[in-house]
Amino acid sequence: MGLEERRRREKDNRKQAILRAARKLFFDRGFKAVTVEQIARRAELSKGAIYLHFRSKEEMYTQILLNDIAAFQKKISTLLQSGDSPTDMFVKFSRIYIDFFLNDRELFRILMTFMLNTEQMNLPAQMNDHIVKATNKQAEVMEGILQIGIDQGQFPKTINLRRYRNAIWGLLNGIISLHLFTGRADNREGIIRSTIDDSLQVFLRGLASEVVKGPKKEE
Amino acid sequence: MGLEERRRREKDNRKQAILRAARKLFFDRGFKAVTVEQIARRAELSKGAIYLHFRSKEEMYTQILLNDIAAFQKKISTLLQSGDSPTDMFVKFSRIYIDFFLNDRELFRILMTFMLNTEQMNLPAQMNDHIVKATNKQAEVMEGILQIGIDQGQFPKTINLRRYRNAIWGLLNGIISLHLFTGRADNREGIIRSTIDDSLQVFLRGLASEVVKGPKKEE
DNA sequence: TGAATATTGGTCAGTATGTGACCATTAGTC
DNA sequence: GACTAATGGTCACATACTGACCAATATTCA
Repeated sequence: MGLEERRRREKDNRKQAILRAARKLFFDRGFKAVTVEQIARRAELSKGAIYLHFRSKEEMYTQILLNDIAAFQKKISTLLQSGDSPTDMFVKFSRIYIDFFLNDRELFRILMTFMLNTEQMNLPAQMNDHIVKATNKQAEVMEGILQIGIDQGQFPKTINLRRYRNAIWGLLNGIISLHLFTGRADNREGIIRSTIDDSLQVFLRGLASEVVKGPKKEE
Repeated sequence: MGLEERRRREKDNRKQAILRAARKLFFDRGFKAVTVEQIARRAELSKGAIYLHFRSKEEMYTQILLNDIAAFQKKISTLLQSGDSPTDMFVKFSRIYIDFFLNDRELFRILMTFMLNTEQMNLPAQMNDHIVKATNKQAEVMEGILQIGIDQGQFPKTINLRRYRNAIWGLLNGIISLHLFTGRADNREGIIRSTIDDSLQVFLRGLASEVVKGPKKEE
C-alpha cells in the first residue's frame, strides 16, 4: 500500500518528458544525428538517468513511434461510427492521414522506413509486435470502411479486403512519399490533398463499378 | 555545472507541495490536531520524506507563517506608491488587512498567538528573526504612511511613529479578534469593516487635530 | 491514581532514482 | 592502417523516499 501510485505517476511523467525531448530532437535531426547526451540535456537529466527508463536509444525511438501511432489511431478510431458513406469515410481518413503526416514528416519517414526495414531494426520481438499490432489496427479501420461499403451494397460482396486496403494505404503512402521527395509540404498541401482526394475517388469509383461483376482471386 | 537547477526546482516544488498540504490541514484543524502522518499522506509522501524538507512539525508551521505573511506583504507593498492621502492609504490598508485575515482566520489566530507567545514556540532563533523581520516590514508600511502624512502636514511633525503605528495595528487586530471571538465572520463582515473604518477615521482625525499642538513624549 | 494502551513526533536502514566519469567500439581523418 | 574524436552504454557514488521502529507523551480504565 502507500505511495506507489504517486511514484508510478512521477516516473511516468519523467519518462514522457524524456520522450518529448527525444521526439523533438529526432524530428528535427533524425535518429542518427541525435546523441543520447543531447536528449538527456534537453530533458534536464544526466545520460545515466535515461537508461533508467529505456534500455537503448532505439527503444526510445520505438516508443515514440508507438505513442505517435496511438495518437493517430485515436484520431481515426471514430471514423467507423460516423455514419458517413464509405467514400466520405475514406476521404476523411485521407484528410486525417495527410494532416497528421504533413505535420509530422519525421514520423512518416520513420514508419515507412520501419515498414521497409522491420528486420534491420532488430528490436525486441515484443516491440516489433506492438508496432505491427498498431499498424494492423490502422488497417482494420480501412477494412472496416470497406466492409461497411460492402454491407451497403456499394462495393462488391466478394472483394479481397486486404488487397484493397493495401491499395488505398499504398496510394496514400505513395503519394505522400513522392510529395516529400519532390518538394516541401508547406506550399503544396493543396496539391497533395487534391491529388489524393481525386485518386481516391477514382479508385473507389472503380471499385464500386465492379459490384455487379465477379470476385477477385485471393492473392 | 549540470542539472542542479532542475533538481533545486523540483526539490522546491516538493517542499511547496508539502506546505500546501500542511497549510490546508492546519487551517482546518489547528496545529495540535494535525499529525505529521496526515500531512505526509495529503502530500502523497511518507512521513520520513517530510523530515528531509523540514526539521520539525513546528518548522513547517513557521514557514507557512512566513509564506502567508509574505503574501500579505506583497499585497500592501504597493500602498505607499499609490499617491493616495494617508487617510485613504490607511483605509485601504485596513481593507486589505480585513480581507486577508477574514479569508484566513487561522493565519490571524496563528499570528496573534505568535505575537503573544514568541518564547513558548521556542523556534530556532533564525526563524524567530524571520518572522519578526516580516512583521517589522508590515510595521514599516504603516509608519511609512504616517510619515507621508507628516510630510504633507496632515499629522504633527513630532509624533512617535512607533506609538501610532502600534495603535492602529492594535486597533485592527483588536477588532478582528473581538469579532472572531463573538461571532462568525460570514454574515458580519459589513459590521467589522464599518467598525474598523469608523474607528480608524476617528483615530486619524484625532491625530490630525494635534498638528498645532506639541509632541508626545517618547515611550 | 497509576498501570495498561494508544498515539505520535522523530529516526534510520534499506530501496529507488539520478549523476557523471569512464570504457569499448565505431566512425572519421590523414 | 594508425591515430583521434565521438558516442552508446555502464557503474560507483549521491540524493530522495519509504516505512518499520522507538521514545515520549496522552488517553483510558479499573
